[in-house]
Amino acid sequence: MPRASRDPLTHEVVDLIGSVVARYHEEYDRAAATHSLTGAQARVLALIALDPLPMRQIARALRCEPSNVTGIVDRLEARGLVERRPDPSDRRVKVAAATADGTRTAEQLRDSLDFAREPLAALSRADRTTLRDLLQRMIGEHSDA
Amino acid sequence: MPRASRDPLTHEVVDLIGSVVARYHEEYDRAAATHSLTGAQARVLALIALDPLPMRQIARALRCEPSNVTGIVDRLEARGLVERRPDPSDRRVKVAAATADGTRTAEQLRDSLDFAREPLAALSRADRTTLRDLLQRMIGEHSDA
DNA sequence: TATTGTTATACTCTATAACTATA
DNA sequence: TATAGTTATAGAGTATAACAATA
Repeated sequence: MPRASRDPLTHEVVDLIGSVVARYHEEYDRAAATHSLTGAQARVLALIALDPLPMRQIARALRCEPSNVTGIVDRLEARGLVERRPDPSDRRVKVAAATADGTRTAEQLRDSLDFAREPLAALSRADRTTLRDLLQRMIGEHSDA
Repeated sequence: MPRASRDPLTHEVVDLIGSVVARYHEEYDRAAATHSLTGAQARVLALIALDPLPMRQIARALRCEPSNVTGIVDRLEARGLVERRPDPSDRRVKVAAATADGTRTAEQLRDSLDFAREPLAALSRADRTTLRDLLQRMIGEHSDA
């Protein structure tokens, strides 16, 4: 049976997705650097700015070991963007939450993500709808993250 | 003027692209790990397996500092996947080339990239053509990389 | 002088394993 | 015992600056 990756059309699409991935990261890291944040720090800040999360769950969302989150949150906390709060219902748990300053930074971060604007601006509303539907079907029901 | 990122449809598409990026990396890193390679090592190996490249140009392709490439190629060379060759026309230049073993590993790596098959298999040929065209227009003429 | 590649240094991210305090 | 978070450790990627060899 022929491999999809051997199909020229699929190969083109995979290459394009590779370009999208590269572009996504460039823009994300550049936006993060604007605030003197690393990519990982920006991701954690953006995540808990939505709502506070226990360290463990941050690790799950980032798909990394919990021990790594300690350092990332340490550095965010040292800059006053994040704070650790005790969980009254389980004193083992520490909930990481964005401070007012962190929330503001997260908002600026999101706004400065040109990726949302510039590349997609080349597409009409109908095109974006088509793209959304195709990507949805491609990604499938990953209700995971 | 309204920001595209505030548009719900664009927001959806950006979120989906985020999922694609995450998925792409998961699969890429997993495929690399199968051969005990890191993501960066796999990228360099895949790059120079196409054709040998001076250290400087590898750095340009990876958009990182040339000093980093030294270490990555060191580790690939230590495993016999890559070798440094002198450039007769300019004795400052060292050209990194995949060995026979490295070329084979690069091929296996490409074949084991399920990303090409599984998610795109959900799309018909017509869908993939549409997706290709949309992504092409979105990425634009980045003849750079 | 400018360029190529390397070295030295420091920081961050990453996984693993051992530790603590709770449960 | 099991779990949440941390610490300790080691390896890898990254940028910066200084260096040797060559242009």
